Amino acid sequence: MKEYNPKEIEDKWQKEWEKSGIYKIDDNSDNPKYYSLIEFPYPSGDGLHVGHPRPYIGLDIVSRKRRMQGYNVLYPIGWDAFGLPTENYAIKTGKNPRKVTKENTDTFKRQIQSLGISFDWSREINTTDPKYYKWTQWIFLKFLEHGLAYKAKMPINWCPKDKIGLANEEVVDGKCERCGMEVVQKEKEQWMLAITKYADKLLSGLDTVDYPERVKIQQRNWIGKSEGAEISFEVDKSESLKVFTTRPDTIFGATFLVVAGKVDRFTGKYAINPATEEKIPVWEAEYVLADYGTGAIMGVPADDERDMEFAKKNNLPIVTEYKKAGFEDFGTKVVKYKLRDWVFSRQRYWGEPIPVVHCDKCGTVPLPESELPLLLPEVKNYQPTDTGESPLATIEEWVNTTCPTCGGMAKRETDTMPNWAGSSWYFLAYLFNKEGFEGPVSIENWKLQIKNFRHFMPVDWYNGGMEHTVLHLLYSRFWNKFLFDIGLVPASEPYKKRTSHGIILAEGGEKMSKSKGNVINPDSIVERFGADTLRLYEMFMGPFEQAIEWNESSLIGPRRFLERVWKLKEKLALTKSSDVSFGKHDQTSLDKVFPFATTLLNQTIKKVSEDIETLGFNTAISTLMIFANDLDRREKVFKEDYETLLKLLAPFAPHMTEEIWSGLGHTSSIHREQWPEFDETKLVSDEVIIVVQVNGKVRGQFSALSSINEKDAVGVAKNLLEIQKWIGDKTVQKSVYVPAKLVNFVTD
RNA sequence: GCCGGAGUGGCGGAAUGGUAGACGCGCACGACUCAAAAUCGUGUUCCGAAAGGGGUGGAGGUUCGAGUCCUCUCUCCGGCACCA
Repeated sequence: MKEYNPKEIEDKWQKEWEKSGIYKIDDNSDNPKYYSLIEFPYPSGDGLHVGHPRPYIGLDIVSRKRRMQGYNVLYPIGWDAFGLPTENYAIKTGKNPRKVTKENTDTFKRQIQSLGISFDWSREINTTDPKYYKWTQWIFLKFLEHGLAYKAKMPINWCPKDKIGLANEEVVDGKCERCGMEVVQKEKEQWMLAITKYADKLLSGLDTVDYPERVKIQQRNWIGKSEGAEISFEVDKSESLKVFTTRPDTIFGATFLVVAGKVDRFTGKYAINPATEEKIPVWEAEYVLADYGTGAIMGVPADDERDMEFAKKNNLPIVTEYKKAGFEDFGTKVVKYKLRDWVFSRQRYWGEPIPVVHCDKCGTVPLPESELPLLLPEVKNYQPTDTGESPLATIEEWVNTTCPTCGGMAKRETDTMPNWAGSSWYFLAYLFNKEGFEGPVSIENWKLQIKNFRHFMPVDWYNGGMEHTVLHLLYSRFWNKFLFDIGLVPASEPYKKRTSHGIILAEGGEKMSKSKGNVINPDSIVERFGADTLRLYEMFMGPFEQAIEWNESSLIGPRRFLERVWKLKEKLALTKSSDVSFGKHDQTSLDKVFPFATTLLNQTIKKVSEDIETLGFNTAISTLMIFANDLDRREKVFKEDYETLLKLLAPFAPHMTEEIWSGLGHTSSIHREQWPEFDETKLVSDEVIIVVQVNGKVRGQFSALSSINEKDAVGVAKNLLEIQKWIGDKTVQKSVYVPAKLVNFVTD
């Protein structure tokens, strides 16, 4: 018989699947939809490492199971391709980032495709494609139109040596990531998105979605809502100083006020405490933050550790027992958030150009829809300019333009969008039909897509990294909620369910990185073991949500398992309905001949089905191993049992199961078979082992019918020799019976 | 400091309050082989020759029975961090 040769099988079926298009979504299907989503990758120059596919494989298993359950499944992928590493590489080498991106995505695509993940490649998107980013620009214009995009002077991170503005990600411990120079703050006009206007909606929406609790907590903390009161303190009878406090009830204990370092107008003056009507001093200190609340607080040393410390240090009065005030006795109820508006511009080349012009006469003017996409022009030098402006600022023929409103001279905005922009709506981009996506940017065209949105949104299951909890996940919820409010998407929350995968660490527990030289490339694993083994190993190595070390020597286990399933073909002899050796048996009587086998089959179907839903891929696989081992121990294997094993294994090892399936004479794909169902009545076998304890310690066991009643079970247990020995001449005070499982005798 | 999560064999890890260590790796022995690899079989928590006893970071508690529930505590990982 033919040996298991993964390379041959995998190549063959990947081509076959592509040809038949079995993973494509069916736009005309009446079946219920299922939208599975993974965070689309950033195609870095380092290529794929074994950590990348973990989430893809996880949701691939879910998606494949859903197809077998009859769902019309959309499982798409694309490229989040704008970003700094590509730009830095372009600066260093002078290579065109567009070209670099193309090379990188080609590599990533080849690598991902070699793993047999059931992505619908016909829906592939790329955020750097003008056909894509024209819509990103259009959504920005919508924000502008609704007053949620605005310009403000903001400090940016500035490296005085490299003379460039740095993204937050490029600042490590307050120093420039490249040269190690101390980063300074420089004031610059920035585009902002008013995410704070959505703080309450982003918060309350969390109650309606199925996210891990820790994700919800992190988002809540990040939004940082606190309810308190603003209280005005009269200063010099002419002016008043407003403070924010969550404890207005402690105002009788306020013995001083503190303003943030930069708000020094009141420093050294006195204010009147409206509760005590006493004069209290106004101090200035760094522990009060200028950009939170009102930038001023009332000092209540008895109630706040920091106030206490400050009071002691500066010999300020401390009042310990004071009267409690009502919440609004002296102030007004207000709500404050830690969340800040989103700094939305970058002084960088490799991003979406912000589609506005600056006209001396008309001010900031948005480009009309008809001028989208505003293409990113070719430049010779990708290095940011001396003034900290984007390299786009040096291209005069691009910068100088005419105002769309008055036709006069105008200059283009030269800042670009952050790389969070394209990923804030990509789950919608997958739903566009091709004509719409490539067609004109207009509200009419978008509205033609809404029926697709209505059909597929929200995303049913979204898996991604914990590191994106307060960035991408929050940003994309914000964009979706905005689009929902202006009637352009049907669901207020984009993702119904969110899960997170743990990262795969290098052997030794460090993160995999090119600089450490510890990256494992999946190509070499696929070459040596096959994609099915890699898939199985990544799911089997440990709990999906937990970070875990790569361990090369453990790969052989899943491979052996696949070999074993492969060889089981040889034992295939009978179908349960055949009358060759058992005469005219129906299935029921065969179940009587093989009661344990029937129980195990049903338990396996149940456990694997349930584990896939709860990310318990590791235990699902061990259950399949137990079942396969059991079949292997039998003289003959029934076709029904074997085919059930293959179907349950198909989402995990799609190539090998497809090969065996077709070898068994089936002409259609196993991945379109119906997912096995279990018989609730056959989960417990008729015969069971009952454990007997004396005082909680296991001392014996016996086998019995599972229907045995308490009286009989206790009776049998008590008469066991080893139990007699342990009870001896002690009195049994009490016996505990757990049906069909355990008897425990309690003695004096 | 605050908020999450986790501590179980040589290793990765299983266990609706009911036989702790499933499944896999590794290791040992055996079969096959001239031999090796592969494969198959048996064994593998610790102490002990055995009988038996101990054992899920530590200390208590609840319970007939605790890895699981409660109290205290130690360590590690992740997030936020002077947010009034």
